[in-house]
Amino acid sequence: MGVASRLLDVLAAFDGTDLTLTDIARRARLPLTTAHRLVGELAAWGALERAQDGRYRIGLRLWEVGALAPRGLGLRERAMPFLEDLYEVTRQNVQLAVLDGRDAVYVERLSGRGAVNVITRVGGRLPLHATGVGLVLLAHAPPDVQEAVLAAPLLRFTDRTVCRPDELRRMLAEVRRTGVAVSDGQIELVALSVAAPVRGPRGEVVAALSVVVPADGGEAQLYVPVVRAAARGISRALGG
Amino acid sequence: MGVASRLLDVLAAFDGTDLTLTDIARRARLPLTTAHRLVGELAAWGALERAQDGRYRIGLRLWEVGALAPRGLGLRERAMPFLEDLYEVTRQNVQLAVLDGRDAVYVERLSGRGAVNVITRVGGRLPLHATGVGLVLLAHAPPDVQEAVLAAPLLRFTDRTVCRPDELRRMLAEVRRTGVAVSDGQIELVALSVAAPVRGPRGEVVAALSVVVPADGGEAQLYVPVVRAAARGISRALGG
DNA sequence: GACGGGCCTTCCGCGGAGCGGAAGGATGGA
DNA sequence: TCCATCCTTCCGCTCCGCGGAAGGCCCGTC
Repeated sequence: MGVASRLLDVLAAFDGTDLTLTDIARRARLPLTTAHRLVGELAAWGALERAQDGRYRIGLRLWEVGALAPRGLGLRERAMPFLEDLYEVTRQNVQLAVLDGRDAVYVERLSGRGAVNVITRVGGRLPLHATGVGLVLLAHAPPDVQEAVLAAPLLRFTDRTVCRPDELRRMLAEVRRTGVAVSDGQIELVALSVAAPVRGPRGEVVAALSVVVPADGGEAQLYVPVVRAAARGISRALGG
Repeated sequence: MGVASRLLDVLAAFDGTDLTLTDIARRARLPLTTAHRLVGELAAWGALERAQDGRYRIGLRLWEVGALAPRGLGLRERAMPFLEDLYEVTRQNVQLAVLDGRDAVYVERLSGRGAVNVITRVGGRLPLHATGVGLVLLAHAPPDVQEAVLAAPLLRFTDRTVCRPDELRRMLAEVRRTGVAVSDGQIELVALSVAAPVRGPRGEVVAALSVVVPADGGEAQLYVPVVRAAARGISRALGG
């Protein structure tokens, strides 16, 4: 209800592909005429752009505004040097994520040519209980978020995904104790991730950092020190 | 005029710092009450977030939507591997920018620890006539954009900034002829940038890539091949 | 080349949603 | 305690956004 929500629904209708006006109207559940007017205003401002074929896409102006989000590019900017270091050392996927609602949102990802293929995308979301970064974020999340996640059904990705609440609770305690999370084959059997918390000035966990490597050897422990070091580096850069 | 523009004005009021409601109302030239309602709706949706002290900042949801912009993260995603290569070889600032209106908008920037400090920021804008990427973009821009830029007064950054239209015209011709632009001390005296065009599937110039290095030696030519190679690599990745 | 089906765009009158002035908390500094 | 600043709630008037209807435009089909 309200103007804003209608407008934002229009924006939320996009998924990365170009959309026709009718697509937008359908997805946003708006009458065609209404969609037409809203889209027209958004395009006039630059929040949407038109492709040569007349379809609409998210515009650069909106990207610019989004780039001002402290938890988006702001965080990324400060973390980047450490992510690059970590990437150069490991030559594997390096990921940075933050908590939003009951999801982990991926803020940055560096992936080498030879690295494991992962399903994440910058700007994408994954549930908290199965990924390395998710476990870290969940382990340090406010109690109500933890309870909400534990109470809801836990989506299974592979047969190694931890879906039992009591088992997950134990894992979270372990993550808090050791300061590191290891998610072994819980999203894809071939991948394993090692994650550590990034803390803000007041010691709160503001993000999580991980490396995703092939799940063949038992070498996960090898990555623990370097991931932890990078995470601490970022925390320091944030003023922690 | 219209709902959308009011809402977008609220978003455009932000500049990276947290704002109080009154700040927003003042910047967007809206009555406090109106701003209050709009901001409330935006915050409820997640486009804005509140800091602990009650101030507002751009929210993660908006960043997520912005991340869907093809000319923003879409382009960045494909270009990233080449930017990293270029960065590793040069250890200097590597920048990727696109044309919007009469500005160059910086889509990505990798900066080494020891590299020259540059004033650009991801998501930021600079005029076209003085930077390396700007010259490349301007040289291949539609005629009306070129004329508009050449007709308007050209902002002077240093005493090496090219501000005379005829001189600028000559430079643009040179950029088109050689396929490379060199901006020497035109933004800051201590910095020099070498830029090359990135082309889309149809051969149109969709972005520009540059390396910013210290302006001490006459070694600009040294960087030309590697910048050009990286730009061609990205063009190929885009389907050109 | 006439026809039909998607799309997009313009027009316009009705109704309710948004507008913003006024007043009342909340907070913090002098 | 008083004042200043900022935030929030309330409410009635008006104006602006709403969306149905109708008409172009384009394309593939018969």
